[in-house]
Amino acid sequence: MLKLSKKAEYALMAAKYMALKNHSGFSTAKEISESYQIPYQLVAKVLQNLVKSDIAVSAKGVNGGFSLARKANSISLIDIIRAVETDFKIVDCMQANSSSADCEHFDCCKIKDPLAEVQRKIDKIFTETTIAHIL
Amino acid sequence: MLKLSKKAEYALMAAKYMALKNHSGFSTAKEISESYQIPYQLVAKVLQNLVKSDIAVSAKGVNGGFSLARKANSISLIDIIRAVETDFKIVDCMQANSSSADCEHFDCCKIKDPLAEVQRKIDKIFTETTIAHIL
DNA sequence: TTAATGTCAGACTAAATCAGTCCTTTATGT
DNA sequence: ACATAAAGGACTGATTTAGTCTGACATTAA
Repeated sequence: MLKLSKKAEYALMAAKYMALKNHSGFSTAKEISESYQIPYQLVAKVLQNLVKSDIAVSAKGVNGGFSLARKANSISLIDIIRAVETDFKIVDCMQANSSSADCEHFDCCKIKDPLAEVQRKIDKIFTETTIAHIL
Repeated sequence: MLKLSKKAEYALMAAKYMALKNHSGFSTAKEISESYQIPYQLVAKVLQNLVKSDIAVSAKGVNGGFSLARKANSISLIDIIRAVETDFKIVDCMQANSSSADCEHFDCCKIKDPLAEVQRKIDKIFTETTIAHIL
């Protein structure tokens, strides 16, 4: 279906929220969850993913929260999506951890190479679009 | 995960198969299934979808089978994908049958418009790539 | 006219994935 | 000490996907 997961969607929204209040300290997961009507636990998890990927930084305790680690225009959509989704490939045999030999259709289908080109173009779109574009 | 379904993958493979033997009559579902090691019933269903969308034509009975309805270079990947998948949108609120009002985040998220631009670019890629490109 | 071939189509099942919740732990400022 | 907030693992229910089963119906060759 070629659809982004809710996690990716929420991650983009959270990133947008943080970008908008970038200079006024931390945003808490609760704050984002309430502002955008996203389930708290889910946005919290997504924010943790962003931290792990060095897209956001976090601070625990009172007055803690999350904040973007970089400027909005240096964070691409693909950074965000890769932080929360396990893979980002239109067909399985293009996964990083699968060699050509893994694909049971390898000899016959030969659909891989042309689709790799399509994949490359899609990646390009998500790489060139940054958080700044969605503000 | 932004992945194409198996149905879409099989549809592309089937279309490729038919394109390759375009001038030598019909290809049966069985023939394609065996050549490409795809479950027979599944490829049969996919071929039916292609017929419904006027991408392929079928003939019943002995010596029957399937054949592309048009030239390979006039069939785009998006034609094929739309024939077998129910939707082709990266986020739900961009579905054809959902108005802005349907999206519960409408007032706050405002992520829709920039993503619509991304969607448009993706559609363009799949529209411009034809079966002829994957031969 | 009948047997073989092949499409058409819907109902169904099993497995995988996704969205969301719950609960406990760890860290921090007051 | 206590309130606050992130970190993170385990779990559940719903949805989607892949694939199967079954039974029609249509066409053609013999």
